[in-house]
Amino acid sequence: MAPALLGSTLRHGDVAVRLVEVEAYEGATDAASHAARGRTARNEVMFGPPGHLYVYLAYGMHYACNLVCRPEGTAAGVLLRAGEVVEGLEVARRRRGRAVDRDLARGPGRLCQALAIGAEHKGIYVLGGGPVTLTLGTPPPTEVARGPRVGVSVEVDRPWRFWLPGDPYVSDYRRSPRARR
DNA sequence: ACAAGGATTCACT
DNA sequence: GTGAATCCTTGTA
Repeated sequence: MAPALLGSTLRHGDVAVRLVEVEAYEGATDAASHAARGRTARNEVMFGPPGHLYVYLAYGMHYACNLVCRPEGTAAGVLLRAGEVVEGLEVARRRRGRAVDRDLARGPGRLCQALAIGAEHKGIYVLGGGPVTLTLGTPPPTEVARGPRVGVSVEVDRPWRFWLPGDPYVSDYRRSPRARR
């Protein structure tokens, strides 16, 4: 699901973002996942039915969102890491302060800020009928790059970050500070 | 009850 | 490249 999501559009009101970078997270078999140690109050959305948004607060300041992609009972999510604002440029600029256009949604926290996605969107269904909607890209991407996930301190060799190669809206890769030596 | 640390971003050097 | 901001979740006692 993760590479297939590249090129899709996430919309909230006037602002729409074309996704160019995502990461996959599993459940019990993936130590880097919030769901690695079983169901908790925070990660319960990941165990729910697919098509819902798992939103969480990172580092006490930034929101990030995942699309739940597995059947109910099996935890999994695809973290939406970066994209290009393709509609609602003026609104997105206002929300993102002094950022240049390229950085409006370049990074998971920035993407949520540009789209005004926050705690109130935790668990909402995004495949139709709601305020936030995901439209799958057609056709699916023909070329997809993959590599290690950003910011995780375990499972550093699992190549579950996917992006559109060469796309300027892909975020900078940064190795986990904890994985650094 | 407490301590640790994070699926990040930004300003500054 | 470095460091700070900031608060919630989780493991452990």
